[in-house]
Amino acid sequence: MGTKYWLLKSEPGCYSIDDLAAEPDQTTSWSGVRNFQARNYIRDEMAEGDMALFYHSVTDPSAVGVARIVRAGQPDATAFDPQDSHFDPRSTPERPLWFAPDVRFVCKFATPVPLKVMRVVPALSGMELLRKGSRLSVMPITKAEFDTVCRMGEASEAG
DNA sequence: GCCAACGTTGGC
DNA sequence: GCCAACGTTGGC
Repeated sequence: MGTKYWLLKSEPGCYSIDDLAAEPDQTTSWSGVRNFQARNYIRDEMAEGDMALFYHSVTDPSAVGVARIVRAGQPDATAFDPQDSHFDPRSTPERPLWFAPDVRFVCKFATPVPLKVMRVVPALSGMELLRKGSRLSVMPITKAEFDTVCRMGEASEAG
């Protein structure tokens, strides 16, 4: 199967692309996803080598860079930890309910691509992100959409 | 801070 | 299985 493309959403106040870039190996476990549809994408479709747009929600909502999936979904360890805010007693190591891929920093856009700009670009009109009420934190996008946003993110610096 | 949209829970 | 209530998400 070929490379797939994703959009990963995070509140920057919780975990930003700068946080990812600052990790010792610029890699983190994308843990804490607690939505079944997003879980299914992670568990069933996400694969090593896939690429992702890193999206900041809530505060200045924008696509801010690119990350790469460097390990497919593994049981989400935060679900097993009673001290963790994402603890879920329904998930056990024997029967894990939640999964997390490892993602690695690739680049930060020279200029973030705001949601409201994405909304008016015809090539992006099919994105789940733009749907009213869209709340998924992990969603598939097309290579064309991925390439378009990357181009927009880098274009401002060149121009 | 507001509120629409959505997912989840729980009573029946 | 239905559906109202509730909590959360996230744009504005």
